Amino acid sequence: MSGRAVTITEVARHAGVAVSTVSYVLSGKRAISADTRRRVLDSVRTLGYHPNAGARALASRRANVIALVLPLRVGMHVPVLMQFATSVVTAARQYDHDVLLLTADEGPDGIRRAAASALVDGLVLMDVELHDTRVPLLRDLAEPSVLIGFPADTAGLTCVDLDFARAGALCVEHLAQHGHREVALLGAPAVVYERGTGFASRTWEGFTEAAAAHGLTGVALPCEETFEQVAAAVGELLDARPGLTALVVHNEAAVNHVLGALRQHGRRVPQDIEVVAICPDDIAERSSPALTSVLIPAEEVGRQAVRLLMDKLEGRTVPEGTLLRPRLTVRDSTAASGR
Amino acid sequence: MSGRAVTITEVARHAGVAVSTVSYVLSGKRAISADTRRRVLDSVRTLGYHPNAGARALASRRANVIALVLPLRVGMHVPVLMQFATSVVTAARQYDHDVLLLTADEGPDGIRRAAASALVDGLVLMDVELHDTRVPLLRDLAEPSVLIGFPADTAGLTCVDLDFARAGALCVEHLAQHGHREVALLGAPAVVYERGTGFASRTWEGFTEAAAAHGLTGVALPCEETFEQVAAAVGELLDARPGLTALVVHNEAAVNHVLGALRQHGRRVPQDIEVVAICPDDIAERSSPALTSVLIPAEEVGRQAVRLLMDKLEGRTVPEGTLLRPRLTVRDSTAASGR
DNA sequence: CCCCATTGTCGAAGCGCTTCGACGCTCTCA
DNA sequence: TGAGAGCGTCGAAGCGCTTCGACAATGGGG
Repeated sequence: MSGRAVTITEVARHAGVAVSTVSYVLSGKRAISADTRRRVLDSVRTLGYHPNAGARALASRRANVIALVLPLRVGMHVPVLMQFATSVVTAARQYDHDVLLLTADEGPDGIRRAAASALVDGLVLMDVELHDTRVPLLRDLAEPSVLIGFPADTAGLTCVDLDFARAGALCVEHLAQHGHREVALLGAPAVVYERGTGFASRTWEGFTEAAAAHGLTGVALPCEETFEQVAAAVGELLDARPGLTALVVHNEAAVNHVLGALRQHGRRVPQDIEVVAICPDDIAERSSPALTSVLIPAEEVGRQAVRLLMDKLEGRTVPEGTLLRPRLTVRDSTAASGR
Repeated sequence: MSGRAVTITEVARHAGVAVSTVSYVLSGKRAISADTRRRVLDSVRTLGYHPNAGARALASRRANVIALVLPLRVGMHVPVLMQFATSVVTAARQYDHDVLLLTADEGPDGIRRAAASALVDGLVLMDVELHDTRVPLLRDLAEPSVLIGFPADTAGLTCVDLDFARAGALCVEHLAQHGHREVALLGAPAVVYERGTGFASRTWEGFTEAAAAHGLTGVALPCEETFEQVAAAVGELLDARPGLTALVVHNEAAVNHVLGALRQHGRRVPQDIEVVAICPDDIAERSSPALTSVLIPAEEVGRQAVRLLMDKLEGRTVPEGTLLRPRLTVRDSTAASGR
């Protein structure tokens, strides 16, 4: 039971210097002689001093905390969100910031409250919709923010994301190289498209355009997430398009159901049909066969988001949009090179 | 762009009262006449006042923030963690607290830092191991804490969790009622047991003891999470135990692979073999067939953890261990009533 | 050799809030 | 009718930190 906490005053007394000197040693905002610095740091260590966060925030007008706003909605793949979240926390710590977790139940009010009370210095928002209700709020907030994902109108905002259009195209190109002439995209559940979730639509568009550009027949379909529905959809698709030889799956929750359904319909992967997924690596590796995939670089997205936010906090100007280049990893599900 | 934030002084001036009066209206810690209260609240509303969190924390020695410590380790099922996390946030908000997210990369130092700097008033820890390195730290921290999960020695701690032993037993009892004589448990990956994760072991024990108590032959096995490994394990199990007619699966990531493997081995569920899972409802419902399951009541666990923490913050004494009763939901995978 | 710039340190003034003690009222009851 | 008990409000003293201006002490250039 550590009694009352050690204050900067006690450190100053112990080191035989003024309180302000201790503060300057710790912040490095003024030159301090090597000797004094050493004495102060020794005292800090022996007393086990930790600056009081509230006092620091009050005096410096900086909380050293950023908010991570993650609404949890239907159709989002949770593990990916979690990867974003942890990478945001890790990156924030590297800038000596902590992360406050805000969820959807409070709605925009929660954001406003956290910002207005100076609880946080800035915000990172995840799972952004094309027409997100939080966006107008962000625009008239004094605190800077960064969005993971792109809304329809990015004017005045800062957004980061994987270049999903490119990702969709990349899958098509890979399949085109393998000689396929007819390909299909199994995407997110219909509700996700209806809601206007940017990354789903952009993948769809990237897929469609690339298919056209490479002279392939490409069909894109939403894809639900129960085994039954997936199996039915896959069955219909195989019946309707006998020439179909390759599949792009952009739905983490359904990807294993798709493989199960193909198995059930007697199609071997990759011999009868090749499959490319857009999903985290662990899912791709854990599937059977292991899936050629474009991964969501969650760790990098989170890191970039924090970096951009820190830049804004320092008053630097940052680009409105930052798109990360997708990379495709070839695994067993498209192992047959050429056909 | 809201300029500088509104302070309590401005509210006081606007309402024509003293600063302390505004404070008392807002905290309710002293009686205030109905008239004054109304005037103050009006001013608060028209000026859009939000108390400065840092100043409040400094003066009241209460940050109104709790830490949520979630190490992310191999073998943990992420969506469940996320459910815990959101329910903790929601519950905390109901007590007017916010949630600071702490992850593993800083290790115990992160916990110590957040506590010592008065960033947080208390802690909720998730994913607790039997011999968790964070536990000794918690014992000599001035700040109260609550663990989600039980370490080996709970003395001086406060722990909440689903009663996993009971959950394991419940599955066995359900299967016993259905007339099964030989049952198996497919559990977590081996590494989880080796690490000494309490809930996995306790389910295992509950399963084993209940099987013995009901005179069933019960075998328990770890279960990896790639389709290949699961399929192999299931195959061996079916070969080794021809009399096996029921399965308990306690592994969210593997549960669909298990169903896939049974399908592959020509076993129909529930006609040839019945399956009970311990997993979130959404997974159980999304499987084919829908699985009879004992769900992890993540929402309730999170809520209880916060409630206990708030009780401790108020100085109330709370029980060392709180075990939540599991409930079994019957679905299609054990629909055949009796055999 | 003197002046001025630089370096290192200090003291004090807040930052915006909570909380304590004080004080003037208005009632109540003897 | 006067003492005592609330009730409602105020002023002021911090909470622990950052930061600004001041000021010795030192050193370099004219």
